[in-house]
Amino acid sequence: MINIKEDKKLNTLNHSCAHLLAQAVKHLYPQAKFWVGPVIEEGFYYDIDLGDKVIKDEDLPKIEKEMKKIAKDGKRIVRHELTKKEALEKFKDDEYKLDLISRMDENEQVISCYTQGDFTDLCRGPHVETVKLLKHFKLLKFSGAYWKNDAKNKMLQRIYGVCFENDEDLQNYLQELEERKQRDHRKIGKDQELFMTHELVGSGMPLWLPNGAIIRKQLENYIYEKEQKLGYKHVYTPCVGTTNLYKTSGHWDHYKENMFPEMKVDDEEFVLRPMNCPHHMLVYKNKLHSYRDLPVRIGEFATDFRYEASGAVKGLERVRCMCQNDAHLFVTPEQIGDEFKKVVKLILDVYEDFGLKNYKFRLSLRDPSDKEKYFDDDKMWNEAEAKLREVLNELNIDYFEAIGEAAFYGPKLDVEVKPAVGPDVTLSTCQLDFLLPRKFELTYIDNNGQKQTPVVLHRAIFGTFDRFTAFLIEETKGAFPVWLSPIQVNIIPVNNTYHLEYAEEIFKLLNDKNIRVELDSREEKLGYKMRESQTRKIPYTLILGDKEKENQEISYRKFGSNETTTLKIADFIDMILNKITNKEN
RNA sequence: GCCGACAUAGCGUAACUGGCAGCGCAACUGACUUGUAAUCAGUAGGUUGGGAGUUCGACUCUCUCUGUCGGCACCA
Repeated sequence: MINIKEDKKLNTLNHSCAHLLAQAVKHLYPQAKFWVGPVIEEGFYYDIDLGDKVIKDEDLPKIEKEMKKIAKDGKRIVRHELTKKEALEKFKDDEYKLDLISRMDENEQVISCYTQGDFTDLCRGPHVETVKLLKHFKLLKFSGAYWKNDAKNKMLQRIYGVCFENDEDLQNYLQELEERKQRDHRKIGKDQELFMTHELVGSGMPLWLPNGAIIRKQLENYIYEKEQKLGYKHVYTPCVGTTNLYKTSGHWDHYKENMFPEMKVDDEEFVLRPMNCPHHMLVYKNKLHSYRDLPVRIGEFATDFRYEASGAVKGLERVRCMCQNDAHLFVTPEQIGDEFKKVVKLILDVYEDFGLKNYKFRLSLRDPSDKEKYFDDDKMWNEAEAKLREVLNELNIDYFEAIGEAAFYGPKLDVEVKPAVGPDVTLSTCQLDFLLPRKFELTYIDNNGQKQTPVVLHRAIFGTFDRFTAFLIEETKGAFPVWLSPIQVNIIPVNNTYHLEYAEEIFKLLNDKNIRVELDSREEKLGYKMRESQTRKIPYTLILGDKEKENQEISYRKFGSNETTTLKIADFIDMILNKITNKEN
């Protein structure tokens, strides 16, 4: 999908279209005051204060119509430069523009505004020459948006739109938006019976159906095996903890409002756990550790509950009940680098297996001025952050830094993956933590017989199975690689009377090899069953008739292909088992 | 949580300004016995998301709750 913000020509065009939108809105709603109207990847928007008026569905066509009318008049777009004093005077009745102008520095930037007909807006430009060029646009959606992105501020009306040079480009773009909906994991999840929700269970509480459960189980087995080889020990711990557990960890102060409220049982207070660190700290503490034991690696596929804002809940992507592919690595300070490297290598290894190529590493650092979120220990933070940089440099990994994105207990490395469509998603994370081991008074005995405090790495490769599955569904459009596919092989006998017995034989052979196979013995036409097999995106569809039966062969059609291949049954089994092992398509 | 919209059979949808809830797919029954993307005919399936209200009469109007969608804010 084209990035409009990055395309110089389209950027200017869309920016001018935002002004056209503002002008039209001003015509229809004279009370309108304008905040900002930037170009974004998908087009443009304008944030507008309409007083008591809120935009409704029926308003967009009216505004569009007015925009067309203005564009047809074909006024030129004229630039004026002015001093800060002049600007403050010109916009003296507009608190939004005054806010913008007052923060401008004349010495650093030229203050300019653009006029088209009866409308003038403060803007640094550039713009197209005349509104006449703004022909092929569409207003896409609208919503409320907080002024200056702050929920404490007034909510303005935001209108989104997009503009192109010709109608064909616009139609193609709208078509692409339509196709995006087709790969939405919520739609595919419903079509393929991967997961469901029910209002009686609650918002953000997905139920994994048999097909989805198979995919998840494969992911679990896959990562479990990887972690086993790296010396991780998996545990099972409860989904609840006492509030005291989270008071000890410090989470209570930081995230209380994002947790499900406490339950009183007898004289104790419990909460559904929002993360597993405290439980794992206690697992570590269960016995005395020698420096020789470290690193201790405790893993768990752990279900957590977070009270996500109702407006944030989305399919499997943003849920209130999730399962983390979690682990805590307890190391000596000297081991941080090596252990961190192993995690990064594991991430790269897994991404390779899933064919992920478009991702970037983000080093999430604290904001030193935010004393409320981050505990106050400059030395510790500086050391931790320096350590992560060092490791990344040693591994020769490209990364960018993000201030204020660290966890309250330490800096972290996040991996942002660029999906086929839509904004980047954070999948993997590895976090360095000097704080929780102290809070839980964790120790190990060093080679001098002295008690020392270990350092903890928190890490999740898949992040949560929920979000990762949502991501996979959208990447594959529901056509999963064989090893993940809920049904791997679908058998269609040409004729139930003559071929069913042979089909059952083949079914048994495959089933015995743990291949997920179905036999479609319904009294339907071959074409009908083939169509369904294809729409279900089953990787291999076998057709068994006279020819196959005679030669002890199978004929298969691969999903997405029109070709039929005929093979000896043993060769087919070898091939598919190979693909499953090698995670090939 | 905030702004706006939406909720009709398992799924996808229709029903004008308030006046008999319809269609397609799927399901079920029967016929057809079939070689690679939909065989034909029939049957059944609905407190129109829950609750309250207005009205002679509510899928339709009002209020409220729940859920969903598009954004905003949030995301340990």
